[in-house]
This record gives sequence, structure tokens and C-alpha cells, in this order.
Amino acid sequence: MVQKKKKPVVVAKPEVATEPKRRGRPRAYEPDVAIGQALALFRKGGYAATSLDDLSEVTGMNRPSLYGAFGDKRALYIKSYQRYRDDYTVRVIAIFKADIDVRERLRRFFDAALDIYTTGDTAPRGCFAVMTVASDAIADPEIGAMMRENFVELDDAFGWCFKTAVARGELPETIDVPTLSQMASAILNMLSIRSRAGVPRVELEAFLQKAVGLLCRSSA
Amino acid sequence: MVQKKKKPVVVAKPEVATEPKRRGRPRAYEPDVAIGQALALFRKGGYAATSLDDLSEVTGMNRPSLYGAFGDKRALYIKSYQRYRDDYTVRVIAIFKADIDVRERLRRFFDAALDIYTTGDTAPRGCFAVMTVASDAIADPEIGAMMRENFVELDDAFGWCFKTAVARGELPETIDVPTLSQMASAILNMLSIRSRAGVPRVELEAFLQKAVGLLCRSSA
DNA sequence: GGGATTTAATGCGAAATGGTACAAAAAAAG
DNA sequence: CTTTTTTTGTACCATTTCGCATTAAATCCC
Repeated sequence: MVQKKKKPVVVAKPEVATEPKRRGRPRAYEPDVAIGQALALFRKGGYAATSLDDLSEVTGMNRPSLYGAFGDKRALYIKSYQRYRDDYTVRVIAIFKADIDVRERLRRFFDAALDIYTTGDTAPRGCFAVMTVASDAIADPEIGAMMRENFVELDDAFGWCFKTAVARGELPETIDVPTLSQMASAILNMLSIRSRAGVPRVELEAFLQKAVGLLCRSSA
Repeated sequence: MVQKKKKPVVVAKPEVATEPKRRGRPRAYEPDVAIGQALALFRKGGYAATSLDDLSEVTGMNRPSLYGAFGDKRALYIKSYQRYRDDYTVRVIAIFKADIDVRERLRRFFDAALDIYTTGDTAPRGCFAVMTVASDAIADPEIGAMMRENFVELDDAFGWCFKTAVARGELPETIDVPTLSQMASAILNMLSIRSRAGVPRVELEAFLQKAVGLLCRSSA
């Protein structure tokens, strides 16, 4: 899904299945890991503060190669975001598949977010989408639309949690699913901001423990 | 509080009380409005994406004057933040002084935030502190500390609201004040992110209406 | 009016930035 | 071995950026 596939029609040689015998000089880099390194750098400094030279250095690719492989800075930024989104999507799906009650599900959801937000060799990085919205990149209409979509998807994910909880009898039917979902999204935003600001993870976890309880209190 | 005062000891001349007879060539700019214009620009694009040339243009001051008056870009950024903080502080104080119940107080609080977040000649700007944390400026320890302090102050402000509500019998003594306060801060963060992302204000106001109800539901 | 003082305005310069042209290199195909 | 194809690596360009040095202007004090 992330990488090219190129119709492995009748691949006779059972190599690694990811090498369709390219023709020219072989690449000195792995596109996948390069995007990952670019993502890490963008998450550290944001769009404007990350230069192509920085990206070139961290990926080990020189600038023309970067350009040829991913396009200009903006394209690389968008590809990095898609990688970020793909990465956390698999975690969310795993949490959705688990047969657990709504409180545990929310706890795991927030905990996975903290994992992602506190990632960073030196300092926590927060949420890429939140960072993007806060940056100048939001002036780009296409990028803005992607970020709004991201937030809606998160609302929907939480909405699914709460609706499922009602269906399973864990919460009363009187709860306001949309409002609770947006509240959960708000908590996510707060985790992003504060973790990036340097608030210790344990503090945020302590808050989460009580916040989940508050969200799931059986109230009309 | 915002500007210099310079001991108006026995000011004989009742001018405007803000002109202590400077000596050299008079300024062609008003430091106050210049900072305001710089703030508007920083809020639009963030730290890295705002150049001194942009700031020079918007303030009408040429770069050497900017430098002489406020210091380098970082100093100007910090001064802009202080201006931002001073501006909203007066609004918060007004809300605190009003003799209203907790729901109305929270509503006004959030509404004032929306006023500030949706400010912008072309597009909404969000919260300056949130933007700063999300930017590369967070790498600066001093700026990071200022932002953490900002968040703590907001928590405290909400904490005062809830404690006062309990004292006035509007909420039961069993509420968890710190958790509710942080939840309110989380809502503030969400408003900042979404307004800047372009979510219409009416949508956010609709959410707020219900969110305040949820926060103030008399639950243990 | 003359000097002192403060600011404005011009412009320089070194470095960084995004982007690209072009030749050398490395592999497969013939 | 030669050609073709793809990527690498060096070098370059135009622009922007931050910062400062220097000169010109405007005002106050004597």
C-alpha cells in the first residue's frame, strides 16, 4: 500500500518479491526509509524550518535525487504526512478489532497516541496534523483539506467507539455520541500540544485515567 | 502594563502623559502598533516562515529600525507573544469579575477564545501559544518554558471557575476540579486547532454549547 | 545657529535556500 | 563490448535571509 507493486505477474524467481529487476543504476537508498527519515525531520521542525539540505543530509540522498524521487519540498511533505497517517492507522485498526469495553478501548487509543506524540530521539514531537495546521502550511488549501479530513476521521473513530459501547450496553443510549467524540478529539489535541511542550508523559497519563472515567460516566 | 511608564513624577505639562520629551529624531512609528502588526504576521505564518522583510513591510519600519527597537527576530517574537498574552488577559479578568454562574462563565470564556482564534484579515489564526509549541520555536528552552507556563495559567483559570462554582453551590463538592480544568483546556486547544484549520465558527459554537453542559453535569 | 543625540534610510555582505543542469557511474539489454 | 537506461554527485543559479555598517535626517539643548 505504501510502495509500488508493479504487477508481479508470473514472477519466476522467488527473490524477495520486491525486486522486479530494474534497469539502470541501482538506488543507493530505500524510498521507504527515506520517507520515514524525512517525516522524523518534518515532525521535529515543521515545514518552513526544515530545509532541503537538512532532508538531504538525514536521508543520505543528495538534493537532485530527493527531487527526482519525491518531487519538491511540498510533495515530500505530503508524502511524509501520508506515511504518518498510514502508520497510526494500523494501530487504530488493531484497537478497533480488540474485544474490549469502551473504557479500555479509549485508554488504549489515548495511550497509542501518546506513544506517537512522545516519539523523538531528543524531544517529543506531538501530532503531525496539529503541527501542520499550526504552521504556515495551512495556507495551502489542499493541505488544509487533508488536515480537516484527518480531524473528521478521528471524530468518526471515537464515534464508532461510543456507538459500539451503546450497542454492547456499556453506555446508556442517552449519551451524546457526537459531543463525546469531539471531546475525545479535544483530549487528543491537548495530548499533542502538551507532550510537544515537554509535559512529562506520566502527568498526561494520570489525567487520561480520570478523563476516560469522566467521558464514560453514565450520564444523560 | 504594556508600555513604558518612565516615572511621571511631577509632570507639569498635561499633554498626553506619554511624551517625556525625547531628545533626538522622533520615531516614525508607534512601538505599540508595530508590535501589534508583528504579532498579526507571526500569528499568520509562524516563526520560521515570517521573515524580517515581511515584518519590516507590515510595520513600515525598515529592518535596522526594527532591530534597534526590538532586537532580533527572536526578541520580537517574544515581545509579540507577551502582547498577545496581555491582550487576552484583560478579557479573562473581565469574565472573572462578572457575577455569573459557572456555565455562563465557561461559555463566555470559550467565546472570547473563539473571538481571538478566529481573528485574521483573511483566515483564522488559532492560539499563538499552540502555534508556537507546534513550531520549531519550541526548540528554544526559554520559549518552551513560557508556553508551559501559559498552559498552567489556563488550567488555573479554569480551576478557579470550578472552585468558585463549588463555593457558590452551583456544582457539587465531589467534582474533580483539576481534571475538569484540564478538560476545559483541552477544549480550548481543540478550538484553536480547528478554527485555524478552517472549521466554521458556528460549528464550534454548537459543540461548545453541549460541551459546557457535559463539563458541568453534576456528577460525582 | 551649532553641537549633541536619536532615529531613518540606503545598501552591503555572507550565508542559506529551493531548484536545476550536466556529466560521471552503475547496472541491464543487445 | 556497446548501447540504453536509471541514478548519483558535483556544480551552479537566482533569490531570500539575517544582520550590520554607514550615511542622512530630524529634533533638543545650549
